[in-house]
Amino acid sequence: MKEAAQKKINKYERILEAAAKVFAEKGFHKARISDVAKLAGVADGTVYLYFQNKDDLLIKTFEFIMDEVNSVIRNIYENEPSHKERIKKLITAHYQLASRYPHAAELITFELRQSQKFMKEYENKKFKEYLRLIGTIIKEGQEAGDFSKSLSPYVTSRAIFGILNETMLQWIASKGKYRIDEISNTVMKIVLEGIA
Amino acid sequence: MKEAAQKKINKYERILEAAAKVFAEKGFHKARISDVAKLAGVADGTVYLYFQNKDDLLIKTFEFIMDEVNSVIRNIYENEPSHKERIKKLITAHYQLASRYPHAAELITFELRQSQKFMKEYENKKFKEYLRLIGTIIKEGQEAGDFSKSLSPYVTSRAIFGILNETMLQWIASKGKYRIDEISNTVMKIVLEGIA
Amino acid sequence: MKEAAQKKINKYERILEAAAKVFAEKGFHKARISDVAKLAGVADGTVYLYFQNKDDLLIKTFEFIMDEVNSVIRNIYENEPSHKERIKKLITAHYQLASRYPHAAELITFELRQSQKFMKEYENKKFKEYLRLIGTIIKEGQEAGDFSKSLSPYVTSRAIFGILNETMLQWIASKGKYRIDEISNTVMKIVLEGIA
Amino acid sequence: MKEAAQKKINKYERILEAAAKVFAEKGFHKARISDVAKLAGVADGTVYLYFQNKDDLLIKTFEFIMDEVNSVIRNIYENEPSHKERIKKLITAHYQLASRYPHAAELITFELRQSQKFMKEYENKKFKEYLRLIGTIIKEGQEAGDFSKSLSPYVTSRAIFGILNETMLQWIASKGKYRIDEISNTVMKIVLEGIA
DNA sequence: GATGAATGAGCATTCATTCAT
DNA sequence: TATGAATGAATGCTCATTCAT
Repeated sequence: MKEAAQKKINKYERILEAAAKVFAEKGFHKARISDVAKLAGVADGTVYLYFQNKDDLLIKTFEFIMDEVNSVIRNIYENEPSHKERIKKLITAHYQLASRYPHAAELITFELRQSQKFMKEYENKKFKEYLRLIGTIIKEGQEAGDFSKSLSPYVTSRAIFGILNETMLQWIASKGKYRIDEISNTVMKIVLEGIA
Repeated sequence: MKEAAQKKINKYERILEAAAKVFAEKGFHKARISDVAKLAGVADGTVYLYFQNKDDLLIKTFEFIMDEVNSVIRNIYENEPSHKERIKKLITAHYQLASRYPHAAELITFELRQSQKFMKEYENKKFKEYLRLIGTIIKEGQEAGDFSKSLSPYVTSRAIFGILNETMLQWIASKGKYRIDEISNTVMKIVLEGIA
Repeated sequence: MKEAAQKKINKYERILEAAAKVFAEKGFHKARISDVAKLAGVADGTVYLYFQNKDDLLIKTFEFIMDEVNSVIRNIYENEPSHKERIKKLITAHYQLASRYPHAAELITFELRQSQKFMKEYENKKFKEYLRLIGTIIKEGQEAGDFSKSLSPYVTSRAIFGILNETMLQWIASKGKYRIDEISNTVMKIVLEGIA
Repeated sequence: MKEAAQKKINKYERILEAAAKVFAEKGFHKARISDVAKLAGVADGTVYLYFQNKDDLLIKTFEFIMDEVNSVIRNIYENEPSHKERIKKLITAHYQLASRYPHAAELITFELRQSQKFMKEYENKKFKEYLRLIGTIIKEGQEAGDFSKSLSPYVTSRAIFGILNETMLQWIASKGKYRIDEISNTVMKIVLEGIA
């Protein structure tokens, strides 16, 4: 990364990344806008040139991260024809993303729910899209006879998210006690057998 | 029980139950002590005669709920010899508890993580006990040859919690769109096949 | 005034009086709630136990003052049968009130309009009542043949307020350069001749 | 005039006129420099090339308007020898100016006082000149025996301003309920009889 | 001169907690 | 024990002003 060049441009993204980190570390409520601004290297007021308010900053941070995640999943869906391989790659991709962007992972893990609670009006489109993508993979697998037809695709996609999210959290919290491939291995077996 | 003693216990539990409800409805940060006090039918100051502060009230509310949950699980473990049946009953019990005490379920689902974040020093003993109980069931099942030996029991117990938690949330949020037995069915299949 | 006794009771009125003074001295916008609180000898938060917000505090301060003024005028109206004397006493009473409660006078003079501007929804009932009272005095004087029938009572009552308000301001701003009876004299002549 | 010079003058006056309008509509404190700039069709920063700061902009706007008013009054004074006619024309001119430049009228009516409050150091020369002009008309009328000698000219000029200002406000606020000639008529009678 | 992105000081309001009764 | 009035720390957001271009 070219620090100097970054300074001027991409203030929007710099704030987003700072927000992801601060929100992940302190939690949304304890995080102060001034913390985010300081980490992003801008003035407090500057945050409000790019985001409407603190809630909006949280939402945009989510959507920024979820866009990444969804794009990865869509990519798997479009390039991998095997239904079982799709699931395998999906799981692998999750842990890869989590280890590359731990703050983002932590943010989704920790703050996603909380935010839905106090922003009743916010319809989490990106998360719905995420579930829809996985649901499609499940459905096509069922139609092809690779996955059990007795499973509700919507419940299954939610269950898969639950497993991934919880074990990702376990890994983040453990700080090295659990190796990521031990987790990944167990999860992959459970999911693949579970939906077979 | 003497009247005076009864009264105190009642007040303690009344506050706990009020707290569970208010925290679940508003989220911990948005919930005000005065809301809890009003619902419990006591003065604001009275809450501080039974709990050190707001954090302590949240912790005690968790532990109150988790004690119930752990006691149910321990009961299953002690009275059900079949390993697979233990898992089935465990899952059933979860959804039963959730539908009987939706506030408690919502509280655990929504606030558990958040609280861990701002109470770094708080070691969530009751949750650890929960995971240990499930871990034991898994381990014994593996030793008996009923569950796959290639799974990490700790990761598996966490994965099971993730599935149950996430689908419970799905059910709570859907408010009737998903029937609990549709969810329960799919989850039971995934878990049983997944760990087999 | 018994300071000690006052301390406990009448927190509401103490805040009102502090507000009148601070608003008069600094203007509504520059006045800080903490200034009012400090002058009233209470904590910032205490202001919010008695008033909804800063706007409400301003409104209540106005109404408190206007109630006094209207009560004085109503008293004159009810006890003085002579139409000309009513006007004389009205004018005298105004300057007396102004010299006794200069902060209140200044507040009405300075802030009354401004507040109407930014609180579009606030219908200034007390000021309307004030104008109605004077309008009634004018109308009855016209019917009795003491005041010119060619004058619009509503415009006249407004004109009288304009004269009193402006000259009161002149006196407050002059800080002694103009004697109050010089002002009072001139005003009384203009008004009495003007409406005769 | 050369184009360049023209442009600058235009920009200066365009900002002044925008300021008069915005200040009148929103009040000084609620008006934002960016509102004024946008209405004037210039950048925010450009305002600061012509005016020192927001206070200065308000002052210059006042003085711009008061210069107009004073020039009209001076014209009446210089061209009309009859003392009574001077007063009549003065009153007529006021309402004419108010109906032609409602924003300016509203600005003077609403904001004049407020501004004096927070700009303690600002000596309102143009307003003093206004009062001096009317005072001169009164004094000469008194010397000629047309107006009562027992009136203080300074108080009287202030009283006249008070009447005009307040009734102008009444008219502006009523938005058509009162016709301007009903107001003008009543005011003219009160003033002429009042000072006779 | 002209721009407008960036700055950062300033303040109303909330609510956990205390303590006199 | 119980009360609830009083406290005061803590922070999101606005907008006048600056200055690099």
